[in-house]
Amino acid sequence: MMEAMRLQQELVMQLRAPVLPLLHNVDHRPAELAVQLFNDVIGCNISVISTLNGCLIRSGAGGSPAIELVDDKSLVRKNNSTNTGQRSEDQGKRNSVGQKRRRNDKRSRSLVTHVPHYDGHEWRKYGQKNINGWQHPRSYYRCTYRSERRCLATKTVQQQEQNDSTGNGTVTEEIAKYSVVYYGDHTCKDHGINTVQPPHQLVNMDVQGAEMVQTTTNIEEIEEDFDLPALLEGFDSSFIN
DNA sequence: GGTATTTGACCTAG
DNA sequence: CTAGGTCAAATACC
Ligand SMILES: [Zn+2]
Repeated sequence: MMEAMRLQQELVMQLRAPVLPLLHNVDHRPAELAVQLFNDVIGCNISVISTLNGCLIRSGAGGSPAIELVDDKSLVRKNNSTNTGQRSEDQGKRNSVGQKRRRNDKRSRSLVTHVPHYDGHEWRKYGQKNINGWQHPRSYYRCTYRSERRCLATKTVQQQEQNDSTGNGTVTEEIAKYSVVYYGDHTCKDHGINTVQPPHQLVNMDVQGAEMVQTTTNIEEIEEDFDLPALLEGFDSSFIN
């Protein structure tokens, strides 16, 4: 059930990957609509997964994510199929009683995905650096609501090196995988305390009154409760390699 | 007017 | 010193 949803999600993503660039090279309205529909399908799917996941957690049958939440020490992936040259950096913790060194608290969760942006949160890029032995730069994002909601969540995205199967040096763009590392937790989304609602009407896709919602909502509006990263992590990692 | 990204400067742990 | 993380001015996009 849950796995079926995740599988569906992955399939939609995989379908989207090759189609999206084609759509962008066309200026037809239908193309834009198709892009929007992709987002809507993904968003709807995420919403269902969120709700479902909520019920599971509630019933104590916690859906075991296929990815480990990784602390700063060692980065252990449950299935370490691909040797993704992951790095987890931990910083000096000079945090004793009198010494309140509040430098970055590096608690990280990492994953590898080919859609590093659909994680259910809004991010603002604030930097990019080339990393010593890596061919692709690392991008630094922080939560959009850092200032107004005191949300200190952060993430980095870096494309993984992988050789194209066609022998071409460069990966064919939309197939590329990205290593995403999350730092900190989101304190935005203020309704966070008693989030879990009974499943009634949680998925507010207006199925009943849906006749006229053409451009519809987009993904950020649909998704609300639960950490999308966790959800996507689980389903993504089940597909790695 | 507003907000996002780009990008070299700047900072700091090691 | 260097490497990597962050800032911020310039720029881009509405
Ligand atoms: Zn946040």
